[in-house]
Amino acid sequence: MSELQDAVFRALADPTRRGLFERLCRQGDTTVVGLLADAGVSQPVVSKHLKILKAAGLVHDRHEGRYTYYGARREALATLVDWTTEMSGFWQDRFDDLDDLLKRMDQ
Amino acid sequence: MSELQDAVFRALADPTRRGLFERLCRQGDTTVVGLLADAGVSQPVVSKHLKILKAAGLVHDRHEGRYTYYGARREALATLVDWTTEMSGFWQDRFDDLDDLLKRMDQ
DNA sequence: ACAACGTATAGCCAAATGGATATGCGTTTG
DNA sequence: CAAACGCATATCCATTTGGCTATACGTTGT
Repeated sequence: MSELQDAVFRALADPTRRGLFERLCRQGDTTVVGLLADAGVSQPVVSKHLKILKAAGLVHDRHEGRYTYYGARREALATLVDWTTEMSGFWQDRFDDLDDLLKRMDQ
Repeated sequence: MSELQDAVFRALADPTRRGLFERLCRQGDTTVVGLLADAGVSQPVVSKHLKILKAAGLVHDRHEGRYTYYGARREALATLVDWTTEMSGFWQDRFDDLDDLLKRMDQ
């Protein structure tokens, strides 16, 4: 019952938060206003969710003047990967092709 | 915003539920009373959690006389795997993160 | 300097959540 | 067949959660 693990699972349980994280994964660093567009909730709510995601280590923020850029910390997904791996040996198979692709790109 | 995906994430967000699922993964099919031991909550609560896990497709149940055996449906974890893959899959600009993930999965 | 902007925090509230106990209902056992 | 057992459902309660509006605070532009 790792503290971090719990924070990650809990953070990703909310659809709004998952949506924010997904957008940060797709489009890279974005300001709060940038995220606000398709979030479907008010600005303070977006900020609150980002705070929770940050506490779980899923995003990082960087201040530039009056802007705050948020970005996804994909490494944090390792928590999910580790847990899923532990629950089943199912993970590796699914990623074999991805692994191959990476090796090819490495050359 | 898949309905199933949401159910899975939501179901795994609770530590008690994750604990139940973990035990079912480790020790195979178990009765409610069997799970009750280390659950730390009352029997009705265990039943309620199992119901939620079942609705998310994470467990199945089988009736034998007055016993109900619950078991983990590991295939349901594919939802997690797929989502994580998709999120790590936007690697064009963040190659290192994905590489990190793959290395972790290799262990 | 002041207005507008970007973001975070503070309250507030309704709804959802996770827990408990009481109970119903089928199944086994004595 | 009555008591005990295994499990599910019903009800209730406290806490958490996710949303809102109002507001504070720093930054930028005029």
